[in-house]
Amino acid sequence: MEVRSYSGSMNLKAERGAATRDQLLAIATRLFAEHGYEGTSIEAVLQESGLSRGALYHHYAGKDALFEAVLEATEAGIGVKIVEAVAGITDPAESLRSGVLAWIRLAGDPVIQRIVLIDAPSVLGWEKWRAMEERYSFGMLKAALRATDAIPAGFLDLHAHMLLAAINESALLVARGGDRETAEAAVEEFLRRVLRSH
Amino acid sequence: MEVRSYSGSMNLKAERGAATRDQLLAIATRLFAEHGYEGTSIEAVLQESGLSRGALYHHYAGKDALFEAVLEATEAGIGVKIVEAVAGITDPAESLRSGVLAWIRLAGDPVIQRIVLIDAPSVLGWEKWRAMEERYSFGMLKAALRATDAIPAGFLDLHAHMLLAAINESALLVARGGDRETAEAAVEEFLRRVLRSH
DNA sequence: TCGATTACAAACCGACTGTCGGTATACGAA
DNA sequence: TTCGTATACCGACAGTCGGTTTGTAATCGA
Repeated sequence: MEVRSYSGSMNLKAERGAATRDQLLAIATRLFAEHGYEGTSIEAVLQESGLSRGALYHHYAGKDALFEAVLEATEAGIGVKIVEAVAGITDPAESLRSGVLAWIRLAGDPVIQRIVLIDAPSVLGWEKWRAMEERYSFGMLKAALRATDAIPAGFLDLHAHMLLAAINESALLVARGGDRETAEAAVEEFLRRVLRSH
Repeated sequence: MEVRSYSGSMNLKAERGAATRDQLLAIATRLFAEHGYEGTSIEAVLQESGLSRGALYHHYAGKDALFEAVLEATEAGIGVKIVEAVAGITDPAESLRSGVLAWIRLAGDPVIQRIVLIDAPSVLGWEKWRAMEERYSFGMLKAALRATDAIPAGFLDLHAHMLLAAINESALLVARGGDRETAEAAVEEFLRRVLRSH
């Protein structure tokens, strides 16, 4: 999980608060990933953290807000890693390909599978879920797709959505014991077909 | 919801039981669709049905089993309607196109959106969810896709998965206020790109 | 006719989420 | 330095929920 360095720039109180939030976030991330949203009790998070209910509810409005914070942090982490993966690649199609493959590999992480791909839509509700995807994976994919110039402007948004859904599905399949090499080859082929301009 | 005709072929006890199950199923379907799985309490289902907890737990092992039954019935209904939509179409590509468009229109139903597309994966767990999709939408799509002969055998399974995910995403977008005509055109274009062979 | 099975009822239990009054301590202005 | 305030945290408590168990009436099959 995230490591912040507050010391110096912040005062003691804010520092302690932020540290507590980070601790709760780290524990909640692990538990949500292991047992899902429903299967994780606030009780369990409290027990592992050694904090009181009051402390948790002081920092997060409720179980769903805690999940949302976990999701946000996870998505942000993914974004950073994908940006790293495509850094320095200038060709748009190649950049898209690399980013997609990087994402599939990242999705091997059970934390990402469970939290981002499975629980998020039902816990956040579709609207919030859409908004968050817009800020992260979807936004990136759409930009990359636009750069390739392979999709007519009128279809760009919808094609980006469909492509992301397709890729996420592949990521899940790989994550659940599917053969990674075959899946990656299939995704590349799929991408090629969608991008090919006639 | 389903209308069965037990009378005559069944005895009184079985008939009453089946009627009770149907009633619970109908109420649960509506509540799950309106408030989601988490937002629907067994209490609420009991209150609307006028039955006791004992009755419900006699027929369904638990809340998740109730949801699974609701999902099963919903999927079966969808299957029937899609088969109807493609009945009589001989050209594989055209059959696929019609089935896909039919599915997108069906997904305008909030019941299908919430239960099938949003809650199902997290409630059933990924494995069970996969197995059920195999029996319904995914199975149909895969067969239709194979018939078009546009996808190499080695990629058929994965491409069917990706395509279904893409279509489901479109269905959700349409359902949540997206423009239906644009979306349908985009899906057709997407399909064309994926199916195009060379 | 009569034991077995089925359908349903209702009290009950443990677990869980969220609230609330309260305490301690760092902060910032006077 | 002092002191009111905001922040961090505590722990008891209420209400809800999912699920269990015990009991009862009615039907079924032999």
